[in-house]
Amino acid sequence: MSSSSNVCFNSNCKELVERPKKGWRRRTGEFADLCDRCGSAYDDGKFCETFHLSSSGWRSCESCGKQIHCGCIVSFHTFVLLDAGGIECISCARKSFILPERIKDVNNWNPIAGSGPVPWRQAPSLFNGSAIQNELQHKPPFLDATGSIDRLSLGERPSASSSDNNRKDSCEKLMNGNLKIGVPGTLENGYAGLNHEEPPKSCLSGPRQLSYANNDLSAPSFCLTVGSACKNEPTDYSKVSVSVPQQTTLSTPLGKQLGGHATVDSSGETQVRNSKTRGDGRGKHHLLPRYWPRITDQELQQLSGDSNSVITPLFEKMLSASDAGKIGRLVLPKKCAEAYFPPISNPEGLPLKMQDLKGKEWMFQFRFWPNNNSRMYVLEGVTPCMQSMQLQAGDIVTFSRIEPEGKLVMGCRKASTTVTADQGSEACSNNNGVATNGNVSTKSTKFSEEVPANTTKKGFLSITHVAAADSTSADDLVKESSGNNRTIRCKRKGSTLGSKSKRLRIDNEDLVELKVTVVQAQGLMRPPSSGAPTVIVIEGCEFEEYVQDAPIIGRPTIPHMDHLGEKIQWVQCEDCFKWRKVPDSAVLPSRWTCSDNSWDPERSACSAVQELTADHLRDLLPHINKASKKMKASKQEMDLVEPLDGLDALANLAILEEGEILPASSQATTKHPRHRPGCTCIVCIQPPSGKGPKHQQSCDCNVCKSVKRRFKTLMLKREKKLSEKEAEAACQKLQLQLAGQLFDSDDIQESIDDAGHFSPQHGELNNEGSVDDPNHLNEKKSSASPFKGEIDLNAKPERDDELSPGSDSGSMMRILQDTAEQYVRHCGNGSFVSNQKSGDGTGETNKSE
DNA sequence: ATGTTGCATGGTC
DNA sequence: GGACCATGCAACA
Repeated sequence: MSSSSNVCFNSNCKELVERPKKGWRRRTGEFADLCDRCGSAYDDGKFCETFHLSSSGWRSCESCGKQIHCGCIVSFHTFVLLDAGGIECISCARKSFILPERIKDVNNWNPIAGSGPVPWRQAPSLFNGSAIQNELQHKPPFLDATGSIDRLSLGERPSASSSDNNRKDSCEKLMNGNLKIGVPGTLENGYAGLNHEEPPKSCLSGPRQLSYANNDLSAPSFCLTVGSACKNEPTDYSKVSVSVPQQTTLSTPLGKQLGGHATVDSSGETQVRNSKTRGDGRGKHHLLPRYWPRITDQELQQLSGDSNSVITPLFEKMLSASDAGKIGRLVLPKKCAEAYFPPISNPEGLPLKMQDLKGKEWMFQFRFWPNNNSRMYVLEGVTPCMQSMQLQAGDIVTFSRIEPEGKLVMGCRKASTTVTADQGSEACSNNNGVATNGNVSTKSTKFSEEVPANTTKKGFLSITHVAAADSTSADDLVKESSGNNRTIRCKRKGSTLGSKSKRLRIDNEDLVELKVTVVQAQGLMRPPSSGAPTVIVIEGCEFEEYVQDAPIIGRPTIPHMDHLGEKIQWVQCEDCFKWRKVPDSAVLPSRWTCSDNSWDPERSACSAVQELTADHLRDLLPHINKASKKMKASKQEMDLVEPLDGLDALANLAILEEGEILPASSQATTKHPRHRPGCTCIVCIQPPSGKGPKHQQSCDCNVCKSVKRRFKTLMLKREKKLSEKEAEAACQKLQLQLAGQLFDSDDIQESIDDAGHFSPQHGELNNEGSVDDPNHLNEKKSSASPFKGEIDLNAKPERDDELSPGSDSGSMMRILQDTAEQYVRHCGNGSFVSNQKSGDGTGETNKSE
């Protein structure tokens, strides 16, 4: 019945077959009939290698590197999906699976979380329906510990011999390893948890029957079931399995989240569960990954003690500030509450009697509030418990259930303060002594800033559903995980603690560090020989744009022109700090010393006298210092960034007004040390001192375009910031007031002309200082209109409405004026930046020229 | 004045 | 754009 025809099922073969060999299991449940050759290839595990080598879908085993055709039904049983991504061939998976050491490996294996390379698949009966099978072919193999695996379900070849035994052995080991986890259950109807009225039908029965299930290709996971309390074996399997036509795994509520399209079948357990159907959509609970339980085997052992209890991890939640606060309300994830907690129709909910592992009992009130046409579930009265367990924001509470007692167990996992972002899973292991997964550690990392240091603690509370003395059925265990996903998620969640709406917020310090890093990196960049970069100011930092060739990373040098008119570079020895002259074409390593000066043997030692005179140095060094000073300024006061970037742009504007592109010269490059003679960037093209033709407002040269474009960006950014700070109104008001004080931009031009060359670095001026300058104010008052300038920087089509002459544009012109004036006072002064940092705003010191 | 309760709000996914 | 949920907050005890 495998194949109605006598043609080899291999589409690449189509050879007539008299005695077909059984190949892989088709979606119909039948086997592919293969000719001898194809059948042999299949038996040898070389079918895909033989016929599909050019097809897509090949991946490498993360462990052994073996190539596996993952995108093919033929090979689909030969690999497993790893939680951390990637795949592992079945051989490696078997090796890594079940070994206690591996299981306890914090980083790689969390039996519950399913982070391990365990293949998993539907229960045998799952294949009773073709619809399911259709799905199965896309799933990784199922590993069943019972040994009575439906080979077909596994896609195993009929001839396979040892694999089953191996699995059986593995599962036996697993079982002996005290891993007793409940059966993932009910997930489909949404009420996987406390269904005390229902018999434990969800349990997979059979002696020591384990099933590993994974329902998502992207996030494999598995569930372990101990059948001690279950009596409906295949039947239950069937029920469970069939209930999810499109997913191999049905069991776990999490499974659905993992991407399952599971639809609940009316049969079996699902049906039973549905008898308790709630009208609030319990049938659709796709638990978010952050709620997936991450209980380790040690935790499980601790929970189950010496008994043979089955632990069914349900979900976990990181405590928010509200949860851990004095209010005593623990907000429960809606889906979790509806899935695992008893159904409640009354907002007053139900009482939950809680007791810890030592027998101490607590009473919670499980209830909900109407919220946006939905419900918000909470556990009330948790404060005493929280305090007892010393839980605080950032800690994780895990809800599990112990069978057959039917207790709900609330464990806790303290956030570790010893974790760093790089330490991830290691910290996790510290937490519990068992590997959790990276995500937890990530959380810990985040929390380390907000949560006081705590030693790793762990506690458990068991919760008994008072109103349901029956206890829940020994059903569902669900274990899911997706490492990466989880990690990211937790990071986000971590940032939510303590304050509202701060998720994803990057700490200011981090921003600074990032900036500095970029600046530092920028300092190492040198223009490629083929072209010069343009300079863009972002957030107060200069960035060089390399349009053509990539910049060269190397030691910063100062391009210059020697007395012979040849291009050279000045580079400072890292040891003696003496400056040495090297050829312009020299590309220096980031660390360069005199000994590396192969171009000038006489000065190839630190003992050699420096060729540069003090005067020369004075000309060169200030520009270098600016970078480091700017970095320090950024660190010290991020708030300066905002005005700075605007001023930078204005500086560019000033340059723009200064003159047309000028021939490159050594002088130009000295204004921007990282640039070479000939550089045509907006910095280097500026004239040294107000010389050169002036740009008209209508000028459309590249420089003007660039400046306008940048200024537009600046304005947009500035506008956004202003609005965010809710100071826009005030600013506009101020601008209006000052508009009348603005002086003619011709004055600016005049000032710039007097000022001489203008470097973008000077854009770091603090305009406030200018405002404070009495002289400056006087000058401003002399102006009549802010729009007499040569270039209307506010001519932004998309913002014409916002930046009318009377509003922000006037402000920007004022800033321009301030900047220009500041520069007039400080032009040629290498300490300009430091003046800015000082914040005195006067900017009147250190006039050296 | 303080704590509790129930709901509303708004950020995030 | 809807759902979720962390938090705020007013009403109440």
